[in-house]
Amino acid sequence: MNKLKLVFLGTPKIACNALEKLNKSDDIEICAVITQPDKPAGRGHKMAEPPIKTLAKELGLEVFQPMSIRKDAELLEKLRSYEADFFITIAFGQILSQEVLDIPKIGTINLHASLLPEYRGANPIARAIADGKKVTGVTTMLTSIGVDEGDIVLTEKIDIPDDMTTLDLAVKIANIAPDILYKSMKGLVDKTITPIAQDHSKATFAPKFTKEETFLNFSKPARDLHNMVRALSPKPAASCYYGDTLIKIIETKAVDTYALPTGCDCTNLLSGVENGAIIAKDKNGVYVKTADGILLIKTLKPEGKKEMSAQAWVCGLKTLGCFR
RNA sequence: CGCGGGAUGGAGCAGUCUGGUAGCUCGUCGGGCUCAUAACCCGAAGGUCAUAGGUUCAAAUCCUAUUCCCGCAA
Repeated sequence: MNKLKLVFLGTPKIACNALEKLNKSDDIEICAVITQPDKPAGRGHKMAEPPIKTLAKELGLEVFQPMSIRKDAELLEKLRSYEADFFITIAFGQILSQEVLDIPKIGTINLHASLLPEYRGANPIARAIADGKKVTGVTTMLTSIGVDEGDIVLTEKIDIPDDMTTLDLAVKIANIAPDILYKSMKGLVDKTITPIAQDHSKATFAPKFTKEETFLNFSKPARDLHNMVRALSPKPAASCYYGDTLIKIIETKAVDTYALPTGCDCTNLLSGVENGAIIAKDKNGVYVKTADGILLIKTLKPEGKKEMSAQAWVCGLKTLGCFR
């Protein structure tokens, strides 16, 4: 059979695995890669290129970086000339116009990191973890004008263990991505898959985190705090203050009182102590009182310092204080 | 030249403003106590204070330059 011709649109690291694997596939030809323009980034405002661009150059693929794909008439003409079967988008970062969607012969497939119609939007992975979900997944859909509103082609569920972080989940999704995209394309070509409309009444949205959300509020239950920490791990990481020092909390665990180090009198420790106070420490880290239950902080990162175990950090303290 | 923080025995910190004996919590090693221990007691080892210059009778500390690490903002 003829090779499937496709144009790949994506930007961040999570899309790289899909590009690499699809490129290796014998019956697929990637005509071009579209990604965001280089931007000044990082300390010192050095120019940085999107991870997809770096990979595409290594693979010897043609790369385009339009400021806006909708307004770049020259690029649109170029895209038409490929006569591609599919456009594939993964976290591209620009919204496509109908004019763009009309170009591929069969359609545009978007990979979204949730079980649509749940968690539409820019931040599905971290939101699922922040909400303490036990299951999420990936969805491929036929892109339409509304953001993440297209008809569903395939879905795959992913279990979220209690200690999974956003990074872990992203890696898992990146690993699934090439396979589900390939199956979706094949199914559409063979007509063995009929896309199904989403139940729009059940849609939920996953916006990016606001600055306030990244600060831990110890007046919440330990479970919620743990979910936020792993949702924000490893970047930007959950923040809080210890005295005047900003501290990033990297790794935690919600524990019960019986898990406290031996020798701790829980009743005395917990009465008359404010939320956020360090009530105990051992080799696992520091134990912090919350509104409901105890949060064990295992790894953290003070302002200006490297990531370290909470056990190491507590060595430098004169007395056990309180997080805010 | 975007803004800011940091570098001190193996780990985490104090000391720097106001120059004058290298300090704290832990770890490691040795000894003791104990039925026993991650607990407790006693003791020891381990640092050219990031690098290079300068000022000074004297620099971790003051001045200048350099390197490496990190956060924010985009």
